[in-house]
Amino acid sequence: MLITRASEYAILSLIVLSKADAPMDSETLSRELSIPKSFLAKILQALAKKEILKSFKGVHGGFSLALAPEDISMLEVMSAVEGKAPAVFECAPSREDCPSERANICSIWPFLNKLQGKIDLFLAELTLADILE
Amino acid sequence: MLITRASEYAILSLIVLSKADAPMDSETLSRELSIPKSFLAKILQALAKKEILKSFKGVHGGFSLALAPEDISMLEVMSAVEGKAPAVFECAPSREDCPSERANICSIWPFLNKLQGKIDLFLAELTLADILE
DNA sequence: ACTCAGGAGGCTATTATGGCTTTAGATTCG
DNA sequence: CGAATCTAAAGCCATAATAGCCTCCTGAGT
Repeated sequence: MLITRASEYAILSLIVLSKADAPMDSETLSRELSIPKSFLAKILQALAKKEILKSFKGVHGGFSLALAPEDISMLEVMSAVEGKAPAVFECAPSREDCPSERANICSIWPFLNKLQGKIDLFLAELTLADILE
Repeated sequence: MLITRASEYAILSLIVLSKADAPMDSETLSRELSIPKSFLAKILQALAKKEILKSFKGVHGGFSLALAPEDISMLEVMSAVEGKAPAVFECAPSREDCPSERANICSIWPFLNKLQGKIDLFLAELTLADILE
């Protein structure tokens, strides 16, 4: 899978968190957004691990943005949540690495690479700030 | 789901078909691209149904592009293959239609709408020709 | 010490992916 | 013209990945 529901939830959460002035806990976010609590918790943890969110334990704990909205790109968010970049193609990162079993794909690798590049650029330049403005 | 493997296979197929001068059957495409035959067949059928591909039955049958590459946008391809637009969000198309169960999401609907619009525009302007050039 | 909220793991349900078979339309050949 | 063959079309079934649920553990605040 390429772009999953987890990405959707991550972006929704980031929008809400960007408007909060104190950390919000995952249960509150879950209620606000009607997102399954335990699934959301994992997503928030992934974002915290990549330092897109800060996490706080304890009574008034929760999550808050670790970066300014203009420094949070959709590409980073998706990569963090999905554990890898939101690749459109599972082709190798370089033409040389193209696995032999898919040798015929290699011949069209330049086109895939071009498309992937366009998508990556778009997502990298699209920040949380662009959505909020 | 948002963007699936089916989209990947669809785009791969379109690239190959754009270089063919005669219809290619799904089995050949499947072999060329190392894509599961039956799954690919369904994808090609979906593209044919949306008139992105032309299909031909019989001995020298197969699929070929129904449109010029510059008239095939990634948005159309993804919509055709996934049965719906590659929405990042499952939010309602208009703020008024926002289902009550997700009432709290409605308050951030403008932001989602903005993001969705940006993504749609990007995908609508990205054509097969852009990849091939 | 107690409570609250994040971190981490396992388990189930749902959905996407892939396999297989049958039907229908088109072409070729006898 | 009719039979055989080829390939798309369409369905059902199996498997794999994702989405979602639950429990226990850890660290911070009171």
